[in-house]
Amino acid sequence: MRLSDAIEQFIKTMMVEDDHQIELKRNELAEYFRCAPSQINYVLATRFTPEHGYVIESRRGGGGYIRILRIEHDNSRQVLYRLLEHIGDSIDERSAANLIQQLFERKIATRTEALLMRSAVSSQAISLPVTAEMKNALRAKILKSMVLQLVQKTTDEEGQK
Amino acid sequence: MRLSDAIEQFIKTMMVEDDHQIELKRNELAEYFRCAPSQINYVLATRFTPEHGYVIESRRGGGGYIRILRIEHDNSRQVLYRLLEHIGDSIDERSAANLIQQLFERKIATRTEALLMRSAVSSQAISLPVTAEMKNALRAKILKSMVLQLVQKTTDEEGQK
DNA sequence: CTGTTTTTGGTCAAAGATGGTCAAAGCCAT
DNA sequence: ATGGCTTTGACCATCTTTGACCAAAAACAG
Repeated sequence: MRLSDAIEQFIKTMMVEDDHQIELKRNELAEYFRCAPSQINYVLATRFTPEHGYVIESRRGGGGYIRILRIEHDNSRQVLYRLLEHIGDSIDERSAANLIQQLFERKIATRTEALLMRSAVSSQAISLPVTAEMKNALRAKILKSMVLQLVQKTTDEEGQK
Repeated sequence: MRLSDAIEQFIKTMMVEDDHQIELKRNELAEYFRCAPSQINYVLATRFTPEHGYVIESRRGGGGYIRILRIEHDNSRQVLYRLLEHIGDSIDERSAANLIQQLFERKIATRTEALLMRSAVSSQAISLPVTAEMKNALRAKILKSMVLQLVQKTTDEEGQK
């Protein structure tokens, strides 16, 4: 079996036991599998992405860690995922505003949340000396990042029930 | 647990008990935690800054002390304007996160609003092939744009009264 | 009072502890 | 052979802890 797959399985097993959330030490894990520490990053980057339903947090320095959180997909989040796909790698301000409006109308975001998102991706906020296309690409990243946050929130709320 | 975190918790617990204001002896505290006295300064510098909503006063010599105060504000607008100034034309991710945390703690932003803001200015959202300084400048613009949105909201709410 | 000593706290740079990036090399199925 | 995953390692970035040296305020001696 591939090392990456073994590490992936190992982490997933731990996740199930630890309530869909674990914290690990990169070096320890690498030691355990006798591989380069960066191998851990590779596994995380290829198998624990937001698209796979995971969010990673980490911290360097003494007492550092890598925390992996699971976000569940289910039908109630289909709208968000559809919108995420719609955003793609680039989106103009107008389209972004429309999309955010949708979130508000569907009661996925409150009025204030929608306004915050709109101001974050407004052309005023993203004023850079680059091509319009690069701005759209940046806008897409920011918007997706926020939409993913809403996905996560939805997941957390489900978990509380 | 990290020493810094332990000290941070210790201080915060004392603060709550002592009405958001405490006075301590640097050497005694260092002795208690068996660390270098300068470790105390490190904790103060990284977790009790104005950005975190604290002010430090101290005095050397016999009977010296370090006093930690939690900043109180009359109203939300005051906090928002102070933070706007603090953002300036450039801000790194960590500082931005601290600042947003304050908005949440002071009940100016809800939990979700804070998370949205944080994701909007995360380094992941702002990944561009430019210098770190340019990213910080962009982050400042986006963050100010959102904070201004909150100012607007706050103003509207007051108008309703 | 005044100068000196003692008691505190402050600064800063170095060392230590982690995690991140990226490109090159390796491996494998087509 | 070729193109795409994997794996590794050198080098980088960030956070923590410590210690030597500095500065200020109080205490004390004359």
